[in-house]
Parts: sequence; C-alpha cells; structure tokens
Amino acid sequence: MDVTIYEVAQRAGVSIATVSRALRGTGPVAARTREKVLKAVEELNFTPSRLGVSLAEGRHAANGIVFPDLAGPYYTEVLLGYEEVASELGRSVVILSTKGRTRVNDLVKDLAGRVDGMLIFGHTVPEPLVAELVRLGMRLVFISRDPLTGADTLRSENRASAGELAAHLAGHGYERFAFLGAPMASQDDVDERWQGVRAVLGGAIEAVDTRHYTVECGFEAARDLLKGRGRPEAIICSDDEVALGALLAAEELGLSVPGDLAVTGWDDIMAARHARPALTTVRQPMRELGARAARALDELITRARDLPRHQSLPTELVVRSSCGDHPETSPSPDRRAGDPFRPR
Amino acid sequence: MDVTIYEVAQRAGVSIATVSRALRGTGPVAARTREKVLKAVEELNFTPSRLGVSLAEGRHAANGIVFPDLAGPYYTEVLLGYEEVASELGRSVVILSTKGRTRVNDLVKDLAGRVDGMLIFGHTVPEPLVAELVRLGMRLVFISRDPLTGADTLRSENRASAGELAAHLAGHGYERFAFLGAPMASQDDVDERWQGVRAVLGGAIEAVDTRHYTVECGFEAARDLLKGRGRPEAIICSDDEVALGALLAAEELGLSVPGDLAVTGWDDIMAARHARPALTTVRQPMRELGARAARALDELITRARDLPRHQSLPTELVVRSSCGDHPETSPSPDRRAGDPFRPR
DNA sequence: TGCATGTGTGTAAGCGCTTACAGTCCAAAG
DNA sequence: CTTTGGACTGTAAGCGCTTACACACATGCA
Repeated sequence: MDVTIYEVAQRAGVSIATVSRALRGTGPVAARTREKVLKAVEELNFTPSRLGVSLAEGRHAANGIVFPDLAGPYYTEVLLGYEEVASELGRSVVILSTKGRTRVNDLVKDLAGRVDGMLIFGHTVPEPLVAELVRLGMRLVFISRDPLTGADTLRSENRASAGELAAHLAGHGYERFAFLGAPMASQDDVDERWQGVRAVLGGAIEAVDTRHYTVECGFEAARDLLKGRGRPEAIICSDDEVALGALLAAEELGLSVPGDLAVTGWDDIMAARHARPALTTVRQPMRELGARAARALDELITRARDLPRHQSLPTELVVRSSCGDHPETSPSPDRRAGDPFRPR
Repeated sequence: MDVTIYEVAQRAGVSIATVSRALRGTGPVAARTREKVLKAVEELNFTPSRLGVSLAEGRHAANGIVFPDLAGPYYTEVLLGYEEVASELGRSVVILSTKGRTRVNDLVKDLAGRVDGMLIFGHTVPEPLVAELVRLGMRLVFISRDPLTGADTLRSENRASAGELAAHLAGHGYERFAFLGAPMASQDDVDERWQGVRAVLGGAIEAVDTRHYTVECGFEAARDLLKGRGRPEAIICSDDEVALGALLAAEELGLSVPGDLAVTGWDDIMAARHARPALTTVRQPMRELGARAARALDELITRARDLPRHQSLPTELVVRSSCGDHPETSPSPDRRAGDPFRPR
C-alpha cells in the first residue's frame, strides 16, 4: 500500500480531484477521462489509503466491540453475528477484550478513536466512561444491560423463561432447588434469571455463589453443595458452562443425573448437546443478538434513527435429559424425528 | 472525540508542536509549559485523534486477523491469544471472517489498509493476493500453512502426534480403522494428520470425506460409515467436532463407545472433555499459537527481525475413555489425582 | 566580553485523501 | 452572433496530527 492518488493522477494526466471523483462516482467525469484513470489505477494497482479517506470523510467505517472474554461460546457467537452484519454494512470490526486488563479506560478510549460506534457487553466499561462516551456522541449499543439514555440496549428475555424452566422442574416433582451462579450484579442477565426462578419456586431455592461463570467454578460450587447436608434435588445453573461443571461434580460424587439430581443450564452452547446426560437449557439467540447490535449501530451512525431503542429477544426452553425422564419423548428428548440436530 | 490539538494549544497558550511534544515526551518541554499543557488537556478532555496520529506516523498500531469462521473453539482460542498479546504490544485487532463471503479479495485489501500486519489462517486468502500483499511489504504471519517466502508461518505439530495416536489405538488391538475428515488440501493440518496415522496404520485405515469439519458432517459421515459393511473398530477424526458427531452417530445406531467402537478427536476443545464417553484427543496449544503469531508480527513490523521464521509447536496426546478401557486409570483416565481438570 | 552550546518554542511541511469553489469549453437557445 | 447553462476539470482548503528546521534566549567557559 504505497502508491498514492497523486501518482495515479500524474499517470492519467489529470488532477487528484478527478481521480477521486472517477473512483467514487461523485461528480461528473467524462467517459474517456474515467477510462484513463481506471487504466492508471489498474497499472499502478492503486488502493486509496484508508487513513486518508477516513480523515477526509470524518468517519472510520469501523465498529468496535468490547467483551470481557471470548472463552466460552456465548461471546463468540454474538461476535460472529456482529461481524457478519457489520461487514455487510461495509464496516470493519475492531475487538477489545477486557479480561485481566488494567487500564481498561485507556483501551476503550483508544478503541473509541478507531470506530464510529461500539457494542459493549454488560458492564465491562466503567459507568463514568460510558457517560463520557455518550456525551461525546459516540454511538453505543449495549447487550445485557439495563436501559440508559443515549444508547441502545439489547438483551434476550430472562425472567419469564426462567420461570418457565422452574415450572418445568417443579412439574418433575422436585422440591429442593439450588441456583448456581452468583455473584449477580443488579440488572444483569443472571440476576434476572434468578428473579425468574425465584418468583416460581419461592423459598424452595437457594442461591450459591460460583465466583465465575466457568466449568471449574461450577464444578467446585456443585461439589461443595452436593457434599453438604440437605442436598438439592435440582440445580438450576446460571449458564451451560456452570452446568457442565455441576455434571462433572455429580459424576465425581457418584450421583446419577437425572436419577439422583437434575441439572439445567442456560444458553444452549454446543457442549450442552454433547454432554451426557444432554443438558436441559434455555436457548438464547446469540448470533441474532450480535446481528441486531450491528444493525442498530448502523442506524445510529447513519442517523437513520436518533432515539435509542431497547430490544428484548425471546428465548426457548430446550428440554433434554438432564432434568429428568420424559416418558413421552424418551430416551432422547432432543432427538425427535430422528434428527439429532435441533434447529438453530 | 471532538476537541483537537489546536484548541489545547490555544488554551495553553502554546503551539501545537509543543502540545504534541509535551504529550509524547519527544523533545524538550519546560516543566511549567508541560503543566499548562496537561492542564488544558485535562480541562478539555483531549484525546489525540487516532487518524491524525496514524496518518502522521505512517502506521496504524493495529493488527488484522483473517479466519474462515469463528464457529467452534479452535479459531476463538487462537484469536484470544492473539488479541491478548497484540493488546500488550499496544495494537488493536481488526477481525475479518471469510465464511460465506464473496469478494474476499476486497475485504482483505480493505483490512490491509487498516493494519500494519495480519495473521491469516491456512488458505483463507487466495494465493495471488497473498503474493501481492507480500510484494507490497505487508507483514504476514500464517497459521497452518506450508512455508512461503516473505512471511512467517506457524503451526502445531501434526504428523508425529498423529502417529502416536495411531500407535496407541493399535495398542488397544484394533485392526480396522477409518479416518474421518477429508477433503484435505495438500499441506493442510488435516492432511498432515492423515499422513501421520497412515504411516503407522498403512492399509488398515481408509479416509472418509466429511465435506466440512462440523458436528453435523461428522455425524452424517459416521452414520453412513457405521451402517455399511466392514464397520471399522476405531474412527480417527480430523478434529473434535467431527468426533462429537461420530459419537452421536454411534449412539443413534446403538453402538457402544468404546465397547463396539473407538473414537478419537483432535484439538481438545471444551466439549471433548464433557462428552460421554470423554474424547481421547490430541491437544494443540491454540492460545499459544495466537500469542506467538502476535509476537512474530510485532517483530516483523518493528523490524526487530527481517527474515521470516517458521515455527512448529508440540502437541500432547490426551487419553480419555472414548478410545477404549485403560485399566490402570479407569474409569476416567482424564481424572487422575482426583482433579477433573487437566492442565491447559 | 565573546562565542559555542544547550534548552525551549514556533513555523510550516507533510501524511493521503475529499470536496467546495472557481474556472473552461461547448452546444443549444435566443 | 451573443447568451446561457451544463458538463468537466483543476485549485486549494481542509481533516488532526508529527516532526524537521529555524530561531530566541540562557548558560558556561575562555
């Protein structure tokens, strides 16, 4: 990337303004002139410098995304949906992981200087900085965050589906429940799930802290819980990874799932389907979240829309075997119609 | 991001050159002057425009990455390692997925205009364009590709570990094998694995085309294979996702793994550990690949090194239960010492 | 006192584009 | 034969920085 518009102009025997117009199709250019320009462009293999274009246009044609960590399928899926749509809209995607980073503020500010708008997960960016970004006019879309003024928010529904899940488990006849997944920040996804199950199960469920949403933490929390007295009959986990940890803990302790214990997850990641027993879980439309975020951002950036919007996407209860036997569809509730692959 | 260096200069009562010097620490600035500048910067909340800086400096402080798809854990893990190190080195990461994209060339060229160097997976970028990028002086690092001049390459070892895996299976006494994972481009990872197992098993193994490296394709290929006559005793899969598909197919057909059939994967993704039976596989250091790519790129960009380098990282055979019983460590070979989590 | 060194600062020339504005030219209308 | 309005094209002013170069002013030392 070395040859500039000047060399093209010189070779074609025209001014740089004409080259620019010929290439972008803004303003009239005689057919013969255009040809000369295109020929020169071809011969020199010219590609306009992105920096020059951006500086002159005053836009980056790029979107940012800030996530805590890409470990685990959730963020990856959202990212995929995001990148795909952003690319369709002619925008590059610049990523930033905050996991284990000091100086998050600086990193986010740097990112802000490279993009026209950004997608931010939950509370990965400190509140004062968010306020500042909003004030500076940066276009923002949040996923899994309570609505705020000056930015879009997007999430998938939690409370009602959590209630539905809880009711399903209650229908199995379980009476002592545990919820694995604290700590929960107010208004965060997991907190909403907790509120949802609690509304249905009331005092029959207790919350257990897992510190992080990982297999390891799920394993440890579940092991301690299951070793103690008053072992629950069903463990509702904040997400699939914690649930996978719980399955491992049960296996370790010689407990049969779902015989001695029911376990459920949330998200419907790939491993949920492959675990044995396969995980009953709540599928949320991860890619769709990313895709919508990209579109929302585009609307805000192009000013096709000015008022922020707050969307909530529906989820789907996916019943598999980890929550108990389902005579009507046994032995593999996720295998109906002979197709082991549920629609995505 | 609105206030420019001019406003800062004016407010501090100095020239923009002084502001720049004060901020970057290049060139002498009197202590009192520096204070005035910093105060003005503070008050105006000034952040230098990335575009201005990049244009003047002639560099982007950003790295690109081109991958086919982020679905599945492999690319994600590499990306994570890459982003982490790139960020440490002060570089942003711009991503580009080629999955399902027409006009890959344009997208890659656009990317090239935004970054100082890029990491490219395998053969996601057409050869002529690669040559052109090299010619233009773009710094490139490839993962899983045969060495070429003018760029670094990086891969993890395949052939020897494939041989080790095959030998292990032969040790179980199996005699009829299948390899699930074609089509294989010459010199690609999967081809090397095939060469490796074949060198050990010779005519006892046949290759089966799966079209794609997905659970779905693995399932279909395995089902067809297992339904046919002369069913193999062991299926060596090109990667874990194909292997997970094979496990599902076996379950579908009522075959016990490892009783009736052994199955192995490659990569050691999360689901491999959680599948039942847990997958015997070959772990490759995915994050490390990404991290090294970022470092290699940095060396090339900063010209700390001029000659391309070709690295190969070691892998590790991870024996679990899907390949057969291992009396000495039964029932869960990956659970020794009471710890269900193998070191990563 | 005179001159070589620094030190501190400003001026201005880029970096590679886009685009408002100001021509130039020519065919059609009067 | 003038006007007039398009169609084209060029000039030049940014966009927001960095930095070479020049200059002004103190020092230190002979």
